[in-house]
Formats: sequence, C-alpha cells, structure tokens
Amino acid sequence: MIQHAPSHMGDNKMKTAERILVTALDIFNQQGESNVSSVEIAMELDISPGNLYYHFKGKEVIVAALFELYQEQMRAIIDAPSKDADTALSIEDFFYYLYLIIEKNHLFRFLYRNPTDLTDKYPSVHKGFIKLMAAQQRCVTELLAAFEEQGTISASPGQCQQMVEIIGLVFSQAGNYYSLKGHDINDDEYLYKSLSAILFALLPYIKVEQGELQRLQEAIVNRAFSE
Amino acid sequence: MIQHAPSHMGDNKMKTAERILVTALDIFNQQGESNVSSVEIAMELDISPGNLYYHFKGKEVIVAALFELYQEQMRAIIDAPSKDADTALSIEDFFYYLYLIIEKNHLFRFLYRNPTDLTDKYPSVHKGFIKLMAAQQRCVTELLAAFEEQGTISASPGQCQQMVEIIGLVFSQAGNYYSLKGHDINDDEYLYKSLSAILFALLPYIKVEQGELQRLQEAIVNRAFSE
DNA sequence: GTCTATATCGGGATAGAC
DNA sequence: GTCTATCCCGATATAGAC
Repeated sequence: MIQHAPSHMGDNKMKTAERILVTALDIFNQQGESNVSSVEIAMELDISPGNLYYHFKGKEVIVAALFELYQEQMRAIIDAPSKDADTALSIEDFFYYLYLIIEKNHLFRFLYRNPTDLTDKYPSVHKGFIKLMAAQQRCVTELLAAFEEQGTISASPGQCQQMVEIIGLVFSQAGNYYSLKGHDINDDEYLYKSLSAILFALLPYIKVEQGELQRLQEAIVNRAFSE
Repeated sequence: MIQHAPSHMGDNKMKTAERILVTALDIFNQQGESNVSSVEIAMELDISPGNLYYHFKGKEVIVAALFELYQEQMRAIIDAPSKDADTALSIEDFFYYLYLIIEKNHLFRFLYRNPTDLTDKYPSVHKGFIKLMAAQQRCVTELLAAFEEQGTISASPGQCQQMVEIIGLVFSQAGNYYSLKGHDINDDEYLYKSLSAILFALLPYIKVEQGELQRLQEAIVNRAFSE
C-alpha cells in the first residue's frame, strides 16, 4: 500500500514494480517529475535502466500509474461523507475532511509542483485532473448546502460557490505559493496555513456558538490534526 | 517598450536584442519556458541560433532579463499609491490597483506557469521573487491598514494578514488553478474571477454604503476594467 | 551583426545475453 | 527478471567565415 510508503521504503520484499512507484513518488516530490530521468530512478533503486523499462515502459507510464493511485485515494476521501448521509457533519468534521484532502495532495505534491508542464506532457493526467477536481467541487458544494440547510452556515448559493472556488484554489495551489515565497514545501507548516486560510474565508458565514468556533480555530493553530 | 509588445511584434525597426525578448516572452507564455529551446526562439525570429547567442548567452540570460523587466514594471505598480500618500484611496481605486497587478502577472504568466521548476533552475529569479512578493505583501498590508484607519474596513491586524495571504495566493496561483480545471489561460476570464474571489474574501469586512459596494461588484462582473 | 557548421552532452529507449 | 551495451535524438553551446 503506497500510503504507508515511508515505513516500507527499501523493503526488499516489495515487488519491484511497487518499489519503483514508491521510489518514483518520493524522488518526483523532491526534485520534480521533469528533473528526474528514468536512469535516476533506476539508480536510486539499485537496478538497471533496462530492468526499469521492463516494468514500466518509460516515465509516462509511471506518472500515469501514480496518478491512478492518487485518484483512487482521493475519491475514497471525498466520497466518504456522502456514504453515511444520515449522520450530519459537524463543522469540526468538515475541517478534518478538508485536512485529509490537503494531506493527500501533499503526499502526491509532485502532481501540483509544475501543473502546466505536467498536464501539457500528459493529457490523460489532465483529463483525470479535470474530472477529479470537478468531483471534489461537487462534494464540497453538497456539504456546504447541507450546512446551509441545517443552519450551521448562512450563505447564498452564489456565496457558497465562491467558497468552493477559494477552497479549490487553496487545495491545489497553496504549496506552490509557499514555495514561491521561499518556504520549504517539505515542511508541512503550509498544511495548517492552508486550513487556516479556508477557515478565514468561511468564518463570516458560520453560525455556531463562539465556544465551538474558538476550539476549532485553536485546533488548527495548534495542529491538533497531526497524528 | 515591451508592454506594447503586441503592436510591435515583427517590427523590424526594433533592435534584435529587444525583438528577442518580446518574442521569447510570447513563446514562453504560450508553451512554457522549459519547452522552448533557444533554437526555437531563433527560428521564430528568422535569425540563426548563432546570432541569438551573440545577443544572449543562452536561455538563462533571456529569462533573467525578462524577470528584470517584470520586476521593474511590478514595482512601479505596487509603489504608486504610496507616492501620493496624501490622497486617500477609495475601495474602487484599491480594486483597480489589484487589477493592475493581476494584469501584469498575466502579461508575464510564464513566470508562474511552472513555479517550482523555474525557481529551481534559476535561483536568482527565485531570490527576486521572494523579495518582490514580500514587497507586494507589504504594500497591500499598508493599504489595508490605511482603510482600517479611515473606517473603510473593519478588521484586526490578524484578519488583515489573512486577507493579504489570500490576495497573494490569488495573484500568483489563480492562473494555474484555472488551467488545471481545464480552462484556457490565454482567455482573460480568470482575471475577473480572480478579482471577484478577492472581493468575496474581503466583503464581510468592508464598511461602505451598499450602493458603492453594488457598483464595485457590478464593475467587476461586467469587466468594466477592461480597456 | 549575422550566418553555417559542428562539437558535446544527457535523457529516452531498445536489443540481446544471462 | 535483470543486466550491459548501445543507439537515437534534441538541446546547448561555440568556432570561424562573411
């Protein structure tokens, strides 16, 4: 399971194909997909370039496989709340939900590092992105609508749409923004800054008691979500 | 003057060095800096690769020169309001100011297309980015503080800081976000969506009469800023 | 200032032995 | 499944003629 990658790194009992994916993800995240050659991946794994090509016919296939993994894992996260639609979400649950998405994007951050080059180079990945982001927006929109219905937030459909846009922007681009400002993307500080920015944008529309809001704000600032 | 580039394109009276910059900017914006070879730039200009190297010793120097131009023009924009600090800015002026920044970023959008690769490849550009973005944030922060002082907005310093963060995020990343969702970056629709997103984030804190706010909102939606 | 020709280098990709 | 050896190609960069 690639989500447990760190603990398995270098585990030789993993099949070569799986090891390639785990290692590729790691190097891509560190150096950027376009700066990593097939040979480099092979070297890192102490296998030959030929062997790598036996398993994956080029970097393109590796990227596609990684995107597939990302997509599956992201779907699982965004679809979770609607699975048990009977139990209403709290605001805290909602922000934990957002956090899981941000965290997953961080795990696959190479997909967002150089968005335009990546999508130009791999049109199939771009197609997947478009679908996935649309699904994500749909899910968030539904959750906001449910909040509106139960009176947890008070906002018009137009305002909800604006919230969704900002959330999507933060999800996909906050990492690049912090990099550009000179921070280290591998530092996970920006995960909380992202969450905090979203909270700021939604705050004027959230209608719960001050105490609950206070706790949420503190939870984010104190990184209560980190395990 | 490079800001009038479109009308001068192919104007043979321009010096070769200048024509190279104008053309390079255009192709970089279209295809991304990393996907454009020196030879390609030369071909586009109907000059030889050797000739291009006579003027600029490689792509790196071209990129550096373009960033220099960008930096100068951006400085001129962001510093303008503090030049005549005696005349207070209106909210409408402020949004026009934001618009000018967004527009300038759009003109040099290749700098933002693949931020991580670009900054990894050209550390001097990254240094410039860090300084420029810090200056930008400082300017916006000061304007917000002035608004708070004159009662145009009502927000704590912490809230203002959050606003600045969101504004910075939109400035630098909105283009990538819209591309990722499948829209054409050359379409300038996203300029107004960006402005609209910023307005949404600030709205709860703006304390002017409804009529003025209404006009501003309509101005943005109707693209009244486009010339 | 501008051209042609060429040297160099690195990444992608494959053939064939083990 | 894995290795070594090699080929191909595109991009950078330079030399020297005009």
